[in-house]
Amino acid sequence: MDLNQSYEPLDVESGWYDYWTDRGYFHADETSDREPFTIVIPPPNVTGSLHMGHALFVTLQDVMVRWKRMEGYEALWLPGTDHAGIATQVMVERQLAEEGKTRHDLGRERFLERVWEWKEEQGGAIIGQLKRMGASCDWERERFTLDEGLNQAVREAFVQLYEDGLIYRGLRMVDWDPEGQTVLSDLEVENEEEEGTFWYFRYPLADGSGEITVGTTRPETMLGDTAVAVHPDDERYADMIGKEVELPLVGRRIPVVADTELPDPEEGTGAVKVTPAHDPDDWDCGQRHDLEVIQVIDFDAKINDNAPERYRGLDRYEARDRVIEDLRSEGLLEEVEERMFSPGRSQRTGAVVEPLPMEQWFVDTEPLAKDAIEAVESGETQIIPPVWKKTFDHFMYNIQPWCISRQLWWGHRIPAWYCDDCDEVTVARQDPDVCEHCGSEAIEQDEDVLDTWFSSGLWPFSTLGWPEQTASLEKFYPTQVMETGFDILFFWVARMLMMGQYFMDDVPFEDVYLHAMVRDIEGRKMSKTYGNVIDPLDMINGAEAEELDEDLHAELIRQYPDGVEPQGADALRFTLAIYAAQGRDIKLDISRIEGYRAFLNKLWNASRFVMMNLEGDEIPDYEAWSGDWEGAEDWPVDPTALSLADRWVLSRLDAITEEVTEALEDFRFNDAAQGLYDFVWHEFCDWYIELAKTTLYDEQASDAQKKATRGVLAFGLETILRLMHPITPYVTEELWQELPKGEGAPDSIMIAPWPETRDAIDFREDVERADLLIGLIGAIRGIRGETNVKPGVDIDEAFFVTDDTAVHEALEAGSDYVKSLAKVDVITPQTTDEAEPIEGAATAVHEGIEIRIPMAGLIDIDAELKRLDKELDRVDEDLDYVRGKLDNDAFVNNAPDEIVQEQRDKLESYLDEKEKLQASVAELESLRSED
RNA sequence: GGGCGUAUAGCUCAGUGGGAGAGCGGCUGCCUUACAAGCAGUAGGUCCCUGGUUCAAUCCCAGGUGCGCCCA
Repeated sequence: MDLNQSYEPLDVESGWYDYWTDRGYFHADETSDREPFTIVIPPPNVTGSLHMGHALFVTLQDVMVRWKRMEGYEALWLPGTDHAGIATQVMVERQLAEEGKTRHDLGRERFLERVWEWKEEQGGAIIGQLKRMGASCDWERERFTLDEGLNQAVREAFVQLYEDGLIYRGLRMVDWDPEGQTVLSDLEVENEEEEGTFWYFRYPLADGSGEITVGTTRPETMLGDTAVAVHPDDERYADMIGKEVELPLVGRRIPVVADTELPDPEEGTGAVKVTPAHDPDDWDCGQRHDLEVIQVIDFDAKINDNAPERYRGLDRYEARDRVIEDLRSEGLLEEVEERMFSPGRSQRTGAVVEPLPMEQWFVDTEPLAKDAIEAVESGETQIIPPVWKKTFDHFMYNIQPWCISRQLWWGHRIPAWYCDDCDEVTVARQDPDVCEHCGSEAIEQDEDVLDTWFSSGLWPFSTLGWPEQTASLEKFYPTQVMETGFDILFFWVARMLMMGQYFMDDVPFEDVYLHAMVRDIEGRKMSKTYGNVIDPLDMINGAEAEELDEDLHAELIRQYPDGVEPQGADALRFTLAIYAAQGRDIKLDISRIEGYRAFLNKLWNASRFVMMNLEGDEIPDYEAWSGDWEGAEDWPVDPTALSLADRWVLSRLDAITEEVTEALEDFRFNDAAQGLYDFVWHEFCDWYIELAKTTLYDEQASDAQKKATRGVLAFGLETILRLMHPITPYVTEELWQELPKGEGAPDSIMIAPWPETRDAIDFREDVERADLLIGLIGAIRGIRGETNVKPGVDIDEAFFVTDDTAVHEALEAGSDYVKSLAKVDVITPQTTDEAEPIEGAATAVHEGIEIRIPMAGLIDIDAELKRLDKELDRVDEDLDYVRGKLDNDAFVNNAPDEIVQEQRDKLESYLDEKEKLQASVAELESLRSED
C-alpha cells in the first residue's frame, strides 16, 4: 500500500483524467449493442469561465453519466460550446476599442476573422475547466454552435420552416438594444422595478377651447406623438374627441382619438399621448386608428431629423432634459411625480431597450408550441421537479412570435437573399447565384444573423449529425435527460422541444431535470456588484489571498483573509450533490465544502486501514466481488467464518446500494450523497471498522475468521468506492487502484460494474443484534461520559438485567464487541431473578434492559445522581405524554390498534424504567449517607 | 396585476399525519496503534402566525406575514 497519511486532493486529482481519456473511456460507440443513455451538455458560452452554476450542472450530469456507464449503458455525454452572439461580439469589439477601432473599420470579413482568432486562442477556456471538474464527456464529439456541421443544420432548419410558412419576415414592433446595436427577442428583455419620474404636460387644443394633460415617463418621445387617446366613456374628454391638439415644441396638429384599450380613466389624467413609433402599446393603438408613425429616435438612441432641429443629434436622455426644460419655460409642465417604473433592459448589455418598428424575421411559434405542450401533457417528456410544468404551460399557451434576426456579425447568417430587380426574397440551402423569382444576378444576402438560441434549439440533434441521417443520430436520439437551469426553460428547453418534434418527429429528451440556482449564503445571486462570487476553481485548487480579486470576491476574502485551502473537485462535487434537493435554491455555505473534504479524508483513512490489514492476503477473482452470489463458492469470503459484525455490514451494504440506486433513479442526488455520507462515516467507519478490530486483534479468533473479516472489509470498501465513484470520481479511482482486487478486475473503477443488491444476503437477526449491541455500547458510553470515568480506565464488570432470552443470546454473541468498544472487562447478562443488589451502581436503561455498573470507586457519585435525576425527569415527561394519550377515550377508540398498543407498551416500559432508576437513586443515596 | 416557491437548532439544510434530524458552529473529555481534517459524550427547537379538518398536525386545508423567483 502506498497512501499518504492524509488525503491531498490536488495530488489525487492530477493524473486520473488523462488516464481515463487516454484509454477512451468517455467515448460512446454508436455501433454498440448496449442501450444508450445520452445527455447533451447545455453548451456554455465559449467566452465564459466556470461559475458555480456550471459546477452544479457538471456535477449532476457527470454523476448520471458515470452511474449509467457503470450500469452498462452506452453512455454518451455530448459536450460543446455556444457562440453566444452578443456576448462574444461585444467582447471582441471592446478589444478593438482599446486599439481605437470599431468593427466597421475592419469590415465584416476581417472582423469575423478576428473573432475566430480570439475564439481559437482564448475561447473555450471553459472546456479545460469542465475537465478539471472531472467531466466524463465524449470529447471526440465536441461541437460548437457555429461549426460547419451545425451551420448546415441551421440552414436546413431555417429553409424548412420558411417553406412551411413558419418563418416569415415582417414589420413589427421590436425591442432594439442601442448599445448592442441589435434587436432582441422579448425574452431577452428584462423588466425590473426602478425609481423613476412621471411628468405631466399640457397639450393645448388647436381651436383654443382648452387643453389636455397627459403623463409620461419618457418625455422625449412626445416629439414623435401623433395622437392623444382618451377613453370613449370618459366624460371629462367626451367633447374633445375628434378635435386636434397642437403638439407643443413641434407644432404638429394631432387628433384626439377615442380608444378603449390604451387609456385607463382611473390612471393619471385618463388621457395618454400616443407615440406609435416608440411604444408597443401605442403602436397597436396607432394600427387601430391608422395613425401616422413618426420615428424620432434612431438606432443610436439619438434624436433624428424627424424632430425639430433644436433636438436633433441629442442622446435620448439629453433630449428628455431639453424637452422638459422647454415645456417648463412655455408653462406647459404641470406636475412632476416620483414613481416606480420598470424600463425594459437588454439582458446582455443592460441598456434600456428602445421599442421600434422594424422589418425582422420571426418564427411563428404558436403551431410549434402545440406539440410541445402535448408532449409534456402526455408525459412523453417529463419535467422534474414537476412544479415547473405549470410555468412551462403558462409560457407555451401564451407564446409570442419569436424574433430571430440579430443585427450582429457573429452568428449564423440568415440564408435569405433580396433581389434588386424584382424585390423578391430567395431563401436557400446553398448560396444562390441568381434570384429564384426573376433570375436576376443582382441579389444580396440579408446582413443579419440568427439568434443564438435558434442554433441552440437544434442542439440535441444537430450535434449528432442532423440533417444527415447518421448512425449516431439513430443510436442516441432522443436523449434521455436534459439537465439544465430553470432560468432557460423558455429560452432553450421549450425551443428544443418545439424544434425536436418538428424536425425529428420525436421529443429531444425523456426527462428534463431543472436544477436550482446557486446563490451565496444570504440567498443573493453571485455577482460582482455584491462582491460575493465564489469561483469553483478557487475552491478546487485553492487561492492565495493576493490572487483573489477584491471586488469580485470581497465576501470570500472577508471569510478567508489568508486565502482558501485547496478542497479538490471531489469535495466540491460532493457538496453540490448533497445540496441539490429538488425545488430549492442552493445557498452555498462554503464551510460545508471543507466538511466534505474532511469526509473524503475519512474515506481515505478508512481505506488505509483496510489496505494495511489486507497486505499478504490472497484476493478472490473480481467476479466474486462484482458478480452474483449463489452458492457459497461464489462468495468473496467464507460464509461460515463470518462474524456478527461481518454479517451486519453485508446487510447494510446491500441496503445502501439499493438506497443510492433508487435515489439516483429519482434524481434525488442529495439523498444519494447523504445516504453515502451517513453510511460510510457513521456505520462503516464508526462501527464496522471498530467492531472488525475486535476480531482482527483477538488472539482467540481463528485464521479463517480473521480472513473472513478482512475479506468483508475489502469487499465493503470496494463496494463503497463504486457507489461513490459517480459523485467523487478522482478519490475513488485513486483508492480503488490501490486496493488489491484479484484477477479479472477492469483497469478503472469507472468501467467497473455498478454494485448490485444480492438476494443471497439476508441476515435480519444479525442486524437486530448488532443494533441492540450498538445501543447498549452507547448507553455505557453515556454513563462513562457523564460520570467522568476517564477514557483510559476499564470498567470491571457490567450487568445486563433482562428476562428476554434473545437479549442474553445477543450479548453472548457480541460480548467481545461490548468489552472492547465500551471498555468493560466482564459482561454479565442476568435475569431479574439472578440480579442481586449492588452497593452503589451506575444505572442506565436501554430498550428495557437495565445496565448496572458497580462503581468500585470509578464513579463520581454526585455526578451519577445528577445524571439519574435528569433521566428521571425525562421519563416523567414521557409518562405524562403517554398517559395523556391513553386517558383520552377518543384516542383509544379511534386510533388504529397497533398505535394504541404501541402507547401501552411504552407506558409499561417507562414505568419499568422509572422504577429501576429510582432504585438506583436510592442505592446511591444510601451509599452516600454511609460515608 | 397574475402565478410559483419557501419559512424547521446560532448558520446552511434534510424530513415525517402517531413523541423532530444532519453538517458546520458551541460546550466537556480524549494525541485510543486508519484518521486531531480525528474519537467519545453533550447542550441547543411554541418546526413563521391565526383558524380549520382529525382521536392525533411541524406535516393536510384556508387566511395572513416575511423572504425569493417568474410572467404582464
